[in-house]
Amino acid sequence: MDKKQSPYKKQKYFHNQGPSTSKDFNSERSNDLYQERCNLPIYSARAKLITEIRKAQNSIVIGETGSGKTTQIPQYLMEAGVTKGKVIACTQPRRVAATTIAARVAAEMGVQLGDTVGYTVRFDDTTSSQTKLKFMTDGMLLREAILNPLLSRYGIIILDEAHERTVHTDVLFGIVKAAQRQRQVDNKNPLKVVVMSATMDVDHFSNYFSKAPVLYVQGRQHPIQLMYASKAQSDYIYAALVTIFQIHQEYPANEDILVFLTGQEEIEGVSRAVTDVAKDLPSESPGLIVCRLYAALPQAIQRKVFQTTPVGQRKVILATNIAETSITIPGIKHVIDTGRVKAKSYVPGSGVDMLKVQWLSQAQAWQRTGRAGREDSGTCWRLYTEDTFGKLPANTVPEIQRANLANVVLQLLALNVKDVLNFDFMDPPTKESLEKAIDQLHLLGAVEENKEGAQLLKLTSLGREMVAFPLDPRLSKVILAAKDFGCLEEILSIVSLLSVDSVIYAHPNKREQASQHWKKFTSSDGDHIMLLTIYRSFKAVKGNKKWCFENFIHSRNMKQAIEVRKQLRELCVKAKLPFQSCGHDTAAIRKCLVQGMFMNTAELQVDGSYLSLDNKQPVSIHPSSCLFNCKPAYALYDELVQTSKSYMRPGMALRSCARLLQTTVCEEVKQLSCNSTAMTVVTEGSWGSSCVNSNRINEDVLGSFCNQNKSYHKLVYASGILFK
DNA sequence: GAGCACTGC
Repeated sequence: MDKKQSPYKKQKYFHNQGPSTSKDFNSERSNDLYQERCNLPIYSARAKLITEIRKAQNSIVIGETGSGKTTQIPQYLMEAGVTKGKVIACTQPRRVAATTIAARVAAEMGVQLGDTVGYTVRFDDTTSSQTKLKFMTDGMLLREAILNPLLSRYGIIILDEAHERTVHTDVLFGIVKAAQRQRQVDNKNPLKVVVMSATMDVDHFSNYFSKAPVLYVQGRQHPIQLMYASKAQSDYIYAALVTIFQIHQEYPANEDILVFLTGQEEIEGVSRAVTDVAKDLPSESPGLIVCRLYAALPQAIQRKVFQTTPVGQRKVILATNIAETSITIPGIKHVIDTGRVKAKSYVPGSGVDMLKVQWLSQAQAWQRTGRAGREDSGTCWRLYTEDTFGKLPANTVPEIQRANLANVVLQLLALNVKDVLNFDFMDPPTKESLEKAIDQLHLLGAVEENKEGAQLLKLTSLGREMVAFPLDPRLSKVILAAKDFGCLEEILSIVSLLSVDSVIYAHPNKREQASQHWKKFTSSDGDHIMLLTIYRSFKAVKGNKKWCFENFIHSRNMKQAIEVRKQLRELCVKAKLPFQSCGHDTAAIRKCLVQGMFMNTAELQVDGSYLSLDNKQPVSIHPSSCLFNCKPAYALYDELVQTSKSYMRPGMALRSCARLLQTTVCEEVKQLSCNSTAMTVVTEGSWGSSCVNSNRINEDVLGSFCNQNKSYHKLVYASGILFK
């Protein structure tokens, strides 16, 4: 491509970056480590930071990722004895960050990991009674708060990477503030809060934490050249391809390229295109090595991005936003930013999760840009105009404003927050989305009115039992219901598989072949039973990797499910639930699943389509479901995902089964002024299977509704969706 | 009739 035709405008800016922390620090001697610590730019600010944090109850620390703030500030505070022997907690949104930072800090301090310094993440806890500095995932601290809302063992809580605004961090904001206040009231030892962030939107954080002082940490600077498209690109994938080859022809071969794309299919497509075009390049041009990077990809293939490129060749990495924060690739000189991201949004009205390609935020664009200057100067190519960039939202909408909040509300109630609607959120979710969550918990029988005041809530005994499980409340309910159906072993397997990423996996061009293999697992009862069959087969071959490979079963996700199951099983032991197996009696399993998922059901219509039972919206069976070619009269699903249609995934066929209805409930139903055929059936008390068929009522669903709490509210809900 | 960004407990 001729340089004069280059569609880019140039700009230059400086990106704050600290030294690389990707070296193998375990092999370094502590002397060198000490020297390295002293060379960090943050070192000169050490005394000032300690003084300021000591003075203030809350502080905000602003500094780029890699400035050294995450590893150094916790150490400074500990060395200075700011907490007087109390534990310092430092939270991270991701497990890898918590574990690697803890290892780094332990090495710098010359202590054994798990001694003075340790980490706590799910499935892995290295802390001991000696631990004074604890790195942990934000979710773990939240779990701990449920057991002890005052977080009494901690003297300082550092909430790191706060700009990422995970649901956990956002809830913790309010929880630590409340703990701080309560400790003051009780005249207990004070709690200090340090919020660390890379954002420049400091006022928002500072105001929320009662005008907390803001401390800036200087990083090291690597210049990054910023290029904007001079005019809007109609096809960002084509634009990305052109840019890859423009760089390939104009820049030295040792400069690797990182391209941000939106998803698996796109990455596979671009990967093929780059390989094809590269074949037609002149023979003297350097070779191109294409690496793909997305979460579903087996780890062995993911690791290819870390292999050193042979001299005279160039590496092109095609990645999703996994490369924005989760995986740091050394040696990137060029970043190509398509400006797009695939993101989930939740519509509380319909309960549908939407997964769609959308524009990113400015903050996200800067995050991508920064990936070009981690070790040296670099270039970022934005495939959109400067004008477009200016119109993008400054920040990504916090996750708490686009997620289903049922679990958040359950946890808040467990934390003794009675007025959930007026909880002190930094950026409150909509009232509608909170009410939808409360409604769902009501239907599950997890919450009830609190007699202390209007709109105040409290957990029922069932709700309190549900809190113990690290699951969506619907799934916790299913586990607790299993004791009534004698199928806890089977339910644990199914729920574990439902709470990890899909365990069936195939490369897009091997799907035909894969679905042939998957046929042996399918069941006319649907995907939940299919999952159980997969679990049993996996156990029968003892998790053999070759078997997984041959059957297109994702062994990493499968292993994770096994770990989840182990954890859930331990929690069931604590809850004294009876471990029973129902063998091959799928009816017990189906009835049990309905106990928690009854609000996610759809009914077959005369024209062959499906309508959801709760708000009558059109839904379809997902093409990946083993029920795709079946037409069960009723279907139950875990979630609705909107792409070209609202799809139910995964699906389960419901059949009418033994009667669950109780006479007492019938009496209450009788009192409702619902004038319909179905109501007549109920009042006559005739629940034969012929009635069920003729009135198109499914006893699985109805029984569950009526077995819930017998409150009027619920019966109205039930009648609204079931009686026609 | 056709499809799954990324975390976390």
